[in-house]
Amino acid sequence: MNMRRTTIKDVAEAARVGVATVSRVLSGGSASPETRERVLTVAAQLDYRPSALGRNLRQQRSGGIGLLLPDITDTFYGRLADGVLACARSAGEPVILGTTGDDEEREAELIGMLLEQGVDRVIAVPSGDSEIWAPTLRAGLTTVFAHRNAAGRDEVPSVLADDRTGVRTAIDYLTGLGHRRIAYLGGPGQKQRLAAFRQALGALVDEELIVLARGTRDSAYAAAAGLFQHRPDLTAVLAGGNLLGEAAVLAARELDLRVPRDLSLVMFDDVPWAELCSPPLTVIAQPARDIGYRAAELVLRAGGRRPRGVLLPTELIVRGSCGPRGTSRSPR
Amino acid sequence: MNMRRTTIKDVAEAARVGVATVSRVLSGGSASPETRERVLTVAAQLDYRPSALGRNLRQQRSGGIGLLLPDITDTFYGRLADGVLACARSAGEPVILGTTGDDEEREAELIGMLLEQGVDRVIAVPSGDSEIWAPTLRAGLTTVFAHRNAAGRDEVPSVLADDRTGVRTAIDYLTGLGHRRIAYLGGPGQKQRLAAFRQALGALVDEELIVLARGTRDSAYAAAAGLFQHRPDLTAVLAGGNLLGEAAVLAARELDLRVPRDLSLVMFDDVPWAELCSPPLTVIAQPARDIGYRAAELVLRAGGRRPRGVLLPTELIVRGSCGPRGTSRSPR
DNA sequence: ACCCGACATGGATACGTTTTCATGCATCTC
DNA sequence: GAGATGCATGAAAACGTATCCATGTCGGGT
Repeated sequence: MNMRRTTIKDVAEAARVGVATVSRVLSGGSASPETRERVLTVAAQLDYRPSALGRNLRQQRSGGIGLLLPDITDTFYGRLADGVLACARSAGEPVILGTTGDDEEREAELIGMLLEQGVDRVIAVPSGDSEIWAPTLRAGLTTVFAHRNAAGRDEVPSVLADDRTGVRTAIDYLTGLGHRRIAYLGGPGQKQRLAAFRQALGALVDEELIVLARGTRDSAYAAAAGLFQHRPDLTAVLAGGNLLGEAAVLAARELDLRVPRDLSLVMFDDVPWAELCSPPLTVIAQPARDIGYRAAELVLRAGGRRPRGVLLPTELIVRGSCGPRGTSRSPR
Repeated sequence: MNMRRTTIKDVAEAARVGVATVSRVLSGGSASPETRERVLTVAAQLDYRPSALGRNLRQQRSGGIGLLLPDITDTFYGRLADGVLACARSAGEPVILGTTGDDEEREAELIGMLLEQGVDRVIAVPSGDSEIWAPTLRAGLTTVFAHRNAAGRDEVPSVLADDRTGVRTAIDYLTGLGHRRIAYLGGPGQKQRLAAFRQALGALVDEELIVLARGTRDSAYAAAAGLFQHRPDLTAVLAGGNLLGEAAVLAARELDLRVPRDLSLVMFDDVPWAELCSPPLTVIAQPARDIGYRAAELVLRAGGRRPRGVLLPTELIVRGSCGPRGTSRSPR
C-alpha cells in the first residue's frame, strides 16, 4: 500500500545503468542509441515521472512562472492570464498566480513568497514602484511587466498596449463629434494613459474633469457619480478600463443621463458585454490575451538577455455610445 | 557579485548553534529561550529566508494548491479563483493555476504536471469523469471539487451551489408567469443542473427544448440561435451560465425577439453586466467567491480526514427580463 | 604499433531542509 | 546519593536530481 514513488534510481537499476546515464538520457544528453532506448523503455514501463522537487533543489530554481495581477475578477486580467497560461502550457511550465489588489504591500509580500518558492521568472502588472521591485531584480529574477510598467524601472522589459495611440484616436473621435468638455475616469497605476489623455487633449484639458478611482467597483462608481454630479457641463467621458466604464454606465443611468444623447462614452478595453449594453459601447480594444502571451514568451525566451519591450496595437471600435455634442445639459 | 543566498547553515554558524536547532526554532519546535532569541536575531540580521525547495524535497511535497478551472476568462471562474486565492494567501500557500478548457485530455495533462511538481492538494472544477481522477486520488492527493463533481467520484468532497433549489425557484417563477414551453440552454458538465431542470419542470419537459453547447462563446451563440429559430413557440429560456445567457441575449436581439415581451430569460450566475443589460437580467445568483473560499478551506484543513461536502445557497434575483407569457410568437 | 581524441558511462557530490537519534546536562524522586 | 526523567542540543541521514570528474573503450591518424 505504502508505495514509494519510482525514482531515477529504480530506473537505473532496472535498466542496468547508472543514475547519471538515466538523467542524461531524459534530459537529452548524449548516450549510445541502444542505451537510450533501453532506458526509455524501462522508464515508460515503470511509469517513471521525474520529480520536480529533486530537480529544482539541484539546480537551485523552481521552474514555473509567477504571475502577479491586480484582480483576477476583472475580465481584462482574466484574458491576460489566459494568454500567459496558453504560452506556459506549451512550454510545460506551471504558473503560480497571485493577486495584488493594486496594493504595494501585498505585492511585496507576494514577491517574497515567489522568491521563497524559488521561482525565477515573473510576469507582473506592477502596482508598486521602483523600490519594491529592486530586490526582485537584484535577486536575479527575470521579470517582465505587462499592461503597465513600474515608475523608474526602465530596465525591465514590458509588454504594453499602445495606450497613447488608443487615447489619441478616441479623443480625436470625440473632438471630431464636437465635444470639448471631455472627462477622464481613471484607475490606479495608469500614469501612462493619463499622460496620453492630457497630451491628446492639449489646451482643452480641464483638471477638474480628471478623476481617479481605486481598483474596486464601489470606488469606481463613486468616482463616476461624483464627476457627473459635480460637472453637469461635461459632454463626453473616457473610461480608463472596463470597471470604470461599467461604473460610468451605471452612474449615468442613475442620474438619468441618456447615452449618447446627453453623454458620450468611450471605454478602454473591449469586453463581451459592451455589445450587450444599450446602446452598445464604443470601446478601445486592447489585445489582453496577446499581452499575456507575449509577456510569457519574453520571460521564457529570455536567455539572460534583456529583451526590448513590446508595444501592441489598440483599436477603436465604434458602436453606439458616442454622438455629436448636443446642447449642454446643465442650463436646462 | 555572485552572492549565494543565505542558508540555514549560515545562520547556524553565525548563531553558534547546530542547523537542527535553527530549523527547530524556525518551525516552532522547542528550544531554550536564550537560544531561540539569538537564532531569531541572527536570522533577521542575515535576512534569512528558508528555501521552499529544500523543505519540499525533504518532506516530499511541495506545499501549494493546484487549481484547475475550465476557463479563467469566464468571470464566474474568475470569482471562484479569487476566493481560492484569498484563502490560500491567508495560509501563505502558493496557488498553481491551470485551465482545462473543459477538455479531459488537457485536464489529465495538468494533473500530471501537478503530480510532477509535488503538489498534494488540488481544487478542481472537474471536466473528466471517474477514470481520470482515479490516479490522482490513488496518489494520495487531497482533492476537492468545486462547482460540480465528477461522475462516480462520490468519495471526493465537493463545494457546490444549490443548483437544484435554484433551478426549481426559477422554474416556479416562470411557470407562475404562465410559461409552459421553457427551454434550457446548458453547458458542459452540468448534469446536475440539467437533471434539476427536468425534475422541476415535470410533465412540461420537452426534450427538444434542451440544448447543450460546448464551453466556447461561438458554440453558445450557435446553440441559442439554433434553438430560437427551430422552436419559435418557446416563451422562456433558462440559461445555465453567464456565457449561455450572454449568447441568449445576443441571439434574441439578432432575431428581433424582444425581452421580456417575446421571450423571458433567466440566467444562471449573477454578473455585473446583468444589471447593465436592457432590460436588466433576472438571474440565479451563485456565491462563486464563497465556493472557491470554502473549497480552499476544505483542502487546507483536511488533516487526512475526508470532510463532507458543502452546499451553498443560490438566490433568485428578479430584475426585468421575465414577463407574463404573451401570445405565442410563432403564428404571427 | 602507438598515441590521442572522442565518446559513453558510472561513482560521487552537492543542493537546503527536516527529522531521527544519541549525547550531555540538569533536575526530580525514592 | 543514585538512578530516573526530562530537556536542549548537534551530528548525521535522507529526500531525488543534475553535474563534475575519472575511467574505460573504441577508432582513426601518424
